[in-house]
Amino acid sequence: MEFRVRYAPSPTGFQHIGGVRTALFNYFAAKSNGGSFILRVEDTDRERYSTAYLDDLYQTLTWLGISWDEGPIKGGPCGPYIQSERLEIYQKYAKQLVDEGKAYYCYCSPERLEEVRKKQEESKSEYQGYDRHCRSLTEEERAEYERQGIKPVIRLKVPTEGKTTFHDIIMGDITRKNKDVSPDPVLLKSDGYPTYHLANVVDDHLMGITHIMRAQEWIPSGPLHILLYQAFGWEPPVYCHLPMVMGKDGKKLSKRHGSTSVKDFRDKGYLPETIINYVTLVGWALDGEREIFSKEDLEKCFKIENIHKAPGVFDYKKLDWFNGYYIRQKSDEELAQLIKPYLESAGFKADEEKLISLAHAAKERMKTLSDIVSLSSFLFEDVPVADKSLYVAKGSDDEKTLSALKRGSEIFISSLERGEAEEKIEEALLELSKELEIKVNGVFQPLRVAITNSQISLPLFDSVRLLGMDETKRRIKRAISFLEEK
RNA sequence: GGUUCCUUCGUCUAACGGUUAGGACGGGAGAUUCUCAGUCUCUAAAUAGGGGUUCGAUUCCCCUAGGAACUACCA
Repeated sequence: MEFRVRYAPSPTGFQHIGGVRTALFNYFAAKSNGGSFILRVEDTDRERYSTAYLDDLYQTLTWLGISWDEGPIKGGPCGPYIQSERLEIYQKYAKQLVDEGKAYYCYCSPERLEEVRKKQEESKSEYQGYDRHCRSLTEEERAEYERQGIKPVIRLKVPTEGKTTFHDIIMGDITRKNKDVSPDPVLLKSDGYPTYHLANVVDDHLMGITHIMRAQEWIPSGPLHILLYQAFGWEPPVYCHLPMVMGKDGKKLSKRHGSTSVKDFRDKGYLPETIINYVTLVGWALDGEREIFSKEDLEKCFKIENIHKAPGVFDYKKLDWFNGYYIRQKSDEELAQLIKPYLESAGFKADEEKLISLAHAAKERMKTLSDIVSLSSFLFEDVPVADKSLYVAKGSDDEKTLSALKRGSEIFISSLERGEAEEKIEEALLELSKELEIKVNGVFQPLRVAITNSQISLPLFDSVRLLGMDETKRRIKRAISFLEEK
């Protein structure tokens, strides 16, 4: 049997970590099983829908390099893959259930439903949900409502007796008493749009989905979906409920935990490799040892059996570590292209050659691509350090610092102009430090602060190379006269 | 409240019922280099609690505790 899975997001928000993780698991399961990955847009919530979110969905998947075998834009044999373009299908199937006595029209107003809900809350009733008022309407009552022009919804007749069980590959059997299943949920809304439950079941069946991999938050509606499959007389697919991604406090990951949309991470300068690798590792492991996986690796070795049961906490620190790792893996040329837009948006301009040597110097110091801005700002803005004590290294003093800067810069600059090797210059500066009876850093620090306007910087030789000799000399001269001031 | 699910270092996780319970991030210590990073070495850190089953339980069963999700004409 062919292995067919789908990712079926609702464009009611930007793609977030949880959603993307579901997409990734589906995609990798499809690839490693030689199956198909289908993308389906569940845009039945017209209130929250926005094309910006739909664009974000396509952009995010494209950025990650996740392509779909069937779906919007690309097409396929089971299209259309956008639910708002399939309305007649759902309406037809909903009517079919009504005709067969498995569903019914409901004319209750939102106000009445609200009232029912309020009463249940007040009476602290065990029973929650719709009171099935319209389930037993007579033909006359129905005709009367129709005459009033009330647009009905269609609700499923959920059995009140018995229980429903479904099997989940990672969770095992999950059983729920029918009386505890959502009481007669809406299948078709009064605006003619289907609800998630109807559209989902109908499409999964029509599109030949064999495995449903979705977040564990859907477990409670599992039995309901089984009941729907039974009502239609269809064979349900295999279920696989994925553990959820949580924030530090153990609650469902949300904005208050920090960035959660992939767009945010992309903007900050996280690489797609990072997102793919780390996100897959929340709730999945190959053998517990290996942790570095490329997309291509996962397309081969991802196994559904290795998915964990328990929810996992999203660790921003570990994400940073992965990002730093993948940045270090880039060639200088690749990294130069990646940092370019960040410099540009900071108003920093650099030619290709400079970008490459900047990438080289900064590579090991970056956690995100946006770090390049603070790392390189000394090249583009000149804000001298105005606190003399910051020029003084540990174990040195004002006087020694000044002479270290004067004599050190002389050695430094003349050697550089003679084109001497870095090691030789370092040696010469080491000599000077011995003579002044301070540590090497007592010589390097004043130079560093003078040249890079900061105590923390890229390596000095790299900094000078990037800055240029003229500017370097100017800044040193300025620092010397600043330190000479009383 | 009701229903369902979950439980190994702080976090992500590994361990056909038999291991000194392993790895990674983060933490701590040290080495290296001009600072910061990076790299290398070392280190602390866990089977939620209680009962069973078994020669032997992280692993199987039960109870307790804790946590989570769901409970819409949202998905």
